[in-house]
Amino acid sequence: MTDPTRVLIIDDHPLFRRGLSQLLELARSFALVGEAASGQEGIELARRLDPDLILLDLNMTGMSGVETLSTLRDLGIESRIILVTVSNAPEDLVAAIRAGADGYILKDNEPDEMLALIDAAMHGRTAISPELTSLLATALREERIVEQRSQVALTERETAILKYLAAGMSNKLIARELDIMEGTVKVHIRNLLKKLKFRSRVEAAVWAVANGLS
Amino acid sequence: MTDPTRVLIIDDHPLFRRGLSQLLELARSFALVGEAASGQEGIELARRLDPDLILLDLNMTGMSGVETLSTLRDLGIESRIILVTVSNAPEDLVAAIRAGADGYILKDNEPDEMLALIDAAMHGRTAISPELTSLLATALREERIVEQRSQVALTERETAILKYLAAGMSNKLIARELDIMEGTVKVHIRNLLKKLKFRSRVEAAVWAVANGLS
DNA sequence: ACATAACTACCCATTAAGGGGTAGATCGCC
DNA sequence: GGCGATCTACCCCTTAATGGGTAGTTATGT
Repeated sequence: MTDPTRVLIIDDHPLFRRGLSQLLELARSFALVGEAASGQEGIELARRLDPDLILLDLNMTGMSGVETLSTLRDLGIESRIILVTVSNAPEDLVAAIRAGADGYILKDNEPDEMLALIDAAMHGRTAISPELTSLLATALREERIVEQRSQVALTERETAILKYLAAGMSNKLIARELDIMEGTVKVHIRNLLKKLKFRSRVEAAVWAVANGLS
Repeated sequence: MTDPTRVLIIDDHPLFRRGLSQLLELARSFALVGEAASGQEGIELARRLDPDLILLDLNMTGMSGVETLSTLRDLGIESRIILVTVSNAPEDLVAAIRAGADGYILKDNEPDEMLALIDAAMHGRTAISPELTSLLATALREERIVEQRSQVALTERETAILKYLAAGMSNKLIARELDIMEGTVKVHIRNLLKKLKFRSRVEAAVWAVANGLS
């Protein structure tokens, strides 16, 4: 048998730490090496212990779970990190995944299921409670709605000007480039902002760059 | 008991159509109203029959599954559409979800599981084979913009403000976000523009986005 | 104790950008 | 011919952004 997985638990609820550690004991292949009651303390311990797995509570007073996670990753901690939470809010999940979580488990999952998910995370997969899968899909789909901006019919001139905008050029420069009056450029900018529902050239430029219209 | 779910199957493999239809027969709550062996034929039938559910093969010769799906959605077909496939390639999955799929099921799933997923899709959830969940997470994570500290020495505040700039925000909004005066934001902007040798916030924002500074 | 850097806040000024309008020229289409 | 879309150009005005200055506070290191 291989060495047990060295686990650190970060949660400000003593009772839940207790529950988790008992669950891990049951599974026998885990060794609890540390417990922390706050993000700061958890970060300290993580640096000192370099555990294989960190179980991290999302909803903590003071430093939140996602903040703690970000800090851990910034510090170069490469442990598998699983967020344990009662929240099924999409934004929490997406934020956690983006911040580098390896898993996202609901506290009310069955113990069996939790162990299975933890196991999945330890084997390199991203472990997410099945109830949350559709949330991920929704998050992806919402980005698709943003893409509908690219479906809006810009005229040839507007598209050209958006490209110059995405290069960071001022109205004056664009006018010189296209050999038209600056006022005319303003008209086109005004129209394209309205069509794409942007409130400023900066928003439009940022969007264009991020969507490869450079 | 409610009316059976009216199903259309689009797949160019006769054998698999057969298998699917038998599976649905078993479940009793489905009525197969049409079968198509190609994307074109499927679109025809979908328009005529307006089924409740469309099971669509991803890997078809000629018109692909995703193409067919896009066309169906463009035509205003509002049936639940589940892609059935052998592919576990992330890009296929992401493309399908983006194109408006309500589900994505692997052909080698157990019949029980397939029925459960189809049922989930019919109840408004996005049904995705559990094996694919981590792919979705990965897709999301790759879009996570990693902060790349540039070699130029920006202060902490300037870096923070550059991020907001890269989000297209105005001085006023940034000030509100950071809870400082708009004039102070202007100072920081002025300083960072000078340090990075930009002539406008748009140039800075465009550069920041292109260089992955969220 | 002193110097420095960073953050804050305000003063001044000019230019850039955004939002509304009218209007002429050109082109394709019913 | 008339209609609508597009591109052009100008009018108006308000707001946003930029570039310069001084200056107080805090923290950090010499």
